[in-house]
Amino acid sequence: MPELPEVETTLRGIIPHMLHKKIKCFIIRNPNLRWPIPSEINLNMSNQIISSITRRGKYLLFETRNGYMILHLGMSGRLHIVPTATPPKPHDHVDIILSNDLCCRYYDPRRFGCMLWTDSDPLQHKLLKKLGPEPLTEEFNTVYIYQASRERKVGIKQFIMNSQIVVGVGNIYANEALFFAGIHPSRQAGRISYQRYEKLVAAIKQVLTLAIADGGTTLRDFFTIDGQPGYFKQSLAVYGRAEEPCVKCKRKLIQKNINQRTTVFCSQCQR
DNA sequence: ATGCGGACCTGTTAGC
DNA sequence: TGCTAACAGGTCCGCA
Repeated sequence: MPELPEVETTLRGIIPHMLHKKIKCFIIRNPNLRWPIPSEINLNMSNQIISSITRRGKYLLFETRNGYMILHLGMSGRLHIVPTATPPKPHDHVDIILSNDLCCRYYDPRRFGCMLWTDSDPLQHKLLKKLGPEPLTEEFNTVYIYQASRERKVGIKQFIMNSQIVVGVGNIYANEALFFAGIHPSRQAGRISYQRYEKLVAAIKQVLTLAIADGGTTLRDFFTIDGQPGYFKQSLAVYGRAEEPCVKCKRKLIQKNINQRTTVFCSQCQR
């Protein structure tokens, strides 16, 4: 499942096929995603041109004259562009049929994703309204996160994975960024100095930028829009490397479940 | 307001 | 080899 780089890679992959194209209709084989897919999507977006496709955090926003579809890939969601006649496979829950004989096919075995409809500004939608800044903008900077972290007792890993603080930092890249910043994942967010947040902000931006450039991480089942795997996995320093030597100090990396998420770190390099 | 744990699902992998 | 349990990239929600 996609973290921000995978969602960004998906966005870039679908734009050439979908932007300014007309939607014929939706074929919904299974509406039971995280929330039921509302019938308004089909009613309002069929026969409409997609006038923009953008990303906010891990949400993809499809604009038509009548309103917006809000799409989240959850843990296991993927979009593929295929010829309309392609027979669906299991877990191919939705087809967005385009007028160019292609369709955008939504596949999601775990069905943690969602597909929603709004007729007004999607950024004001309940799910998007409280999102923090985009990590790759100037808005996400040391002053901001340092101030936001004061008095906060949660561990830093949970803190940077909180989308109200900053969007797009999922489990893999949280592990990676903390390693490069030399910060222990359990350290209380409110007890980290400004100087160390400088390093962390730079690490988050760098890790995400490199991952996007490499087309996202391939773990079990992420593929880019054309079915090609991403190439970032080979660059991971800690995630998936438990018991292997730290790339800096050669000590064995430690894996621990923190806040119900797999956490890998170096007890020597991260304090 | 903050923090925590449970919930939503199925496929893959690890362990016996 | 086969069965079962643990685990997986997310994040919302209700409760303390």
